[in-house]
Amino acid sequence: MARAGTLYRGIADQVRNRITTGEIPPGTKLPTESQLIDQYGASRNTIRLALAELENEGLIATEQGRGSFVREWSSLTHHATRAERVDRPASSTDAFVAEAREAGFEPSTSFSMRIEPAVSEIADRLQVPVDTFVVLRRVVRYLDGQVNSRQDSWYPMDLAEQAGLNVPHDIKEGTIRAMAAKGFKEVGNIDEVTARMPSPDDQETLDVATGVPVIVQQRTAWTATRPTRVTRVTMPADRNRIIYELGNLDAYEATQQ
Amino acid sequence: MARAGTLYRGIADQVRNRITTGEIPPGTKLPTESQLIDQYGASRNTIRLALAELENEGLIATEQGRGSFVREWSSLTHHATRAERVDRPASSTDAFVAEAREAGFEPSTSFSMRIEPAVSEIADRLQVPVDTFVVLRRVVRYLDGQVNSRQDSWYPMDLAEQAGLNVPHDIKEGTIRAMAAKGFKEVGNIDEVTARMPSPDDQETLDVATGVPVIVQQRTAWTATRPTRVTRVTMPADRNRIIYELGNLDAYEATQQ
DNA sequence: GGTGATTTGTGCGTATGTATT
DNA sequence: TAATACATACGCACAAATCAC
Repeated sequence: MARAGTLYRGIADQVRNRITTGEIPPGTKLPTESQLIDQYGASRNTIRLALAELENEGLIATEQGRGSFVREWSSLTHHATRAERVDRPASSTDAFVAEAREAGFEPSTSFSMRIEPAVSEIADRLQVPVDTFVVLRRVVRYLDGQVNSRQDSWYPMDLAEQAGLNVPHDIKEGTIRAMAAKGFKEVGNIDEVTARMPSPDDQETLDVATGVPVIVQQRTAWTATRPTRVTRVTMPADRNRIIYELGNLDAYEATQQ
Repeated sequence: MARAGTLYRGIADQVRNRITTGEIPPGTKLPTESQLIDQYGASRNTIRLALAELENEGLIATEQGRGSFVREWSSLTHHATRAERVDRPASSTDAFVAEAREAGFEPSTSFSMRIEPAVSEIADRLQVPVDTFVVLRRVVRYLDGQVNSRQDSWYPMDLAEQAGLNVPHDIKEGTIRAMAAKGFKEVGNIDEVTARMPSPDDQETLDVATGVPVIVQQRTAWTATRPTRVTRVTMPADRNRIIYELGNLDAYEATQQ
């Protein structure tokens, strides 16, 4: 029996073992706090400390009035290198729709746009001075009615005006095509991938539970001469993952058929 | 003043604001629990609930006997698409060393190797049956003496034997070159990027604090006909990020000089 | 539809241990 | 050594959400 130095850690270790060994499978209800109090002879606070530890590890979710449950992690795959292919030149929104359908989900999106001063993280990448006004186009993506991720794209004002992106509605042919049609053809991009715990704001808009980090994929796209946009996708890690396919993968793709 | 429905959330909101606005900058000590008890007129348990929330968001770190401190997030950049270039064909370990030096750190590594039965996640990607024995080569990477990340690589047994990878020491020319020399030349790879909270095991080997997720980058490399390895890099998100450079980025690179 | 029981959430108090200053 | 500060552990009460009847 795993027993750490302190009572609540020892209890957490034992419950964690019962979960990781599969004795308590995903979706299953854990013993109630009262039952754990009896089982381990500890006070309620101590039991709750143990459960909080497991919750912060993303192993369980507790629901008021219902109990604690073993959490399931199953993810939608975002193919980061596929949207750019010539044979599938859809907008990134369409790429999301396609992948969601393939995975058996019913996707939907909601759109909003605003003009705001660029913070340094965006300004640096767009090569404009800080606080220059830029266009932010936001798409919140849903799967079967549940929030899946949030996509924020920032465009330099001049480019947005020329390509007609400074409008408060979605663009059917996709923003990338709209820009290309005006001569801003993207030829490369830099993806920065990080992870962090959700801010209270994320927790609301993305419906992220305690113990689940968010993955942040931030893409800076370039034409042959200048950056065109920064697109940041923020996605809860319990239901999303990113895939990059690099080089020659003919052999791999043959196995996927 | 941000005030949520409950006392401890309201306190957490106010302290969070003081941090995000820069009033309490990174590295600074927060007020002590006693001081917060006085300031907010709440019990110690309530104050600790508020601090625990901030700790789980990765905003602060508490140290017994010292106090709570605003956490800093500064990261080493892993260039995922650079190691594969012909002009820099170093091993992935060397890529780490190079990037660490560029960032002004003193890198070091420790190596271990073992032979173990493949779990399904590895077996599937190496296209061998589950529980087939495979070679695991582990490199723990340090920056200035502190753990930075852990790299685990699994190789099919036949390939490991031919390329001489089933030895308990590092390989100077790099495992990728050693395989290429025996005819297993990698031509492509699939990178799967996910994030999760560290397991107790991770917390020990990677020295990850509460509230900091780990980024997991898992690369399956292929020759023209078969997979050669699965390489999984597990890195704390507070000191690492990944960058993918895709397509033509001449214009971007010109700005980097 | 409603009522009581169950279960987790919030908040208070106290005491003692352990690490740092 | 003493004081300070966070960690662990106990107790209690009531609120809020859910569930079973």
